[in-house]
Amino acid sequence: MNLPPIIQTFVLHFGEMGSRWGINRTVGQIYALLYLTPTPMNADQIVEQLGFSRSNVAMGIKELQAMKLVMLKHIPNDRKDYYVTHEEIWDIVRNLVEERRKREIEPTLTMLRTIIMETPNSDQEKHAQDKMHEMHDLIEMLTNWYKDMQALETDRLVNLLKMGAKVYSLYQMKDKLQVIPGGKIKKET
Amino acid sequence: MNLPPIIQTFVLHFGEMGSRWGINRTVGQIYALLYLTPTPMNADQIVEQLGFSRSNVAMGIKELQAMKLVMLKHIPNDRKDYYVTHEEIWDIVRNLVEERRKREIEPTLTMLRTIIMETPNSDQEKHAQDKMHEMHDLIEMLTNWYKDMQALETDRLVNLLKMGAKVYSLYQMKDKLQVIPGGKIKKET
DNA sequence: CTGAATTTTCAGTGCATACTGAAAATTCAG
DNA sequence: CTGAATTTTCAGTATGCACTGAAAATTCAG
Repeated sequence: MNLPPIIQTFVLHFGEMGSRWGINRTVGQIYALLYLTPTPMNADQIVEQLGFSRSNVAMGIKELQAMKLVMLKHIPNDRKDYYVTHEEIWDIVRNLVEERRKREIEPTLTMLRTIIMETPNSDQEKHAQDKMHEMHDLIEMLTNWYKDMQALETDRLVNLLKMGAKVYSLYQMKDKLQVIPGGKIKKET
Repeated sequence: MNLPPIIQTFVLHFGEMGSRWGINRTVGQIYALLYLTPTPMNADQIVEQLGFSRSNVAMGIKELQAMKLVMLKHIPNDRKDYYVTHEEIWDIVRNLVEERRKREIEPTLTMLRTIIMETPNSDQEKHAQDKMHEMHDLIEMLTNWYKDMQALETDRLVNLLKMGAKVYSLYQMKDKLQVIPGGKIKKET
């Protein structure tokens, strides 16, 4: 590996983190490197920087493309394939969540729904079904919430997030509020 | 494995899901089984139901205890160790998020902060630092938001989540609202 | 204390998956 | 079309991690 220490630390860290997330070390490192590099990179450049075999890099890129984390970008008069990550970090977050939803959440919900349908043959099964029902509803609620949030533009989303729980005090008052032109909010006396 | 099909499907599914989350299959299955079972279970019962070796189960339980997902529970006049999961599903979610925060988010933030401090030696390093800064701020914002949410009681949290993006319309109007006794919200005309 | 019951540890084995190099397939300039 | 450049595939190997059985450690009733 032949990188400035600052970049190397980051790349290695995300390699490790990757493995905790079911993404392999190679893939994590490739992504981290592409994320930090301002210009598109080709596979040979990645090989040179990270020291994996050419084929390993090819597989890693393929996986990242499947996850839509890395996009192919051609450079005029160059036959090589170059790759880039999303520019905007929120796009990365949205994409990561969406991929996990498709690959993990949806199959889980389907499984839960199927099981909940069946008729229990014992108290044990009845209890298990109840637990699964509870889990199903929770997951569904969270994904619906996320869908809602995803629809907001980034800066609006950021505003909401920054407000945090303060938004709850507004929510609590929602039935006791009236719109007044140009006015500021006031507590009920 | 010797389980009612309903339960078996769930247990196997969470075994698979576990492996995607850096939790091994055994651990995932043990947890799923404990989650569905209304009464505390001891290691031998788990061995009998899942068919792993006794020692494998012991290690799995140890890991789950370290993650605070499973708690030891003694039964009067029985020397065996019995185990249970949290009753309330929200406690599980809170716990899962908290563990991930400690093990993954915090170390990442620390790493990012350390690197951001250093003086860049090239444009390449400067650009990398800027990207890391952006990532740092995003992660910090999200964890702060989560801390805020965590502080709410469960039913309030649920209310907020169910409202989803609708809460944003309130937020937008916050400077144009006035509290009126017993009134309903109205749009400015 | 003693020893039976129970849990924990650990070295060794097996299995799954990462990784490689070489070969095949694809792409495209000329 | 041709063949050089480039990417992709794949069978074989290496590596790490899950899993086991046996042995050690711990716990506690009597």
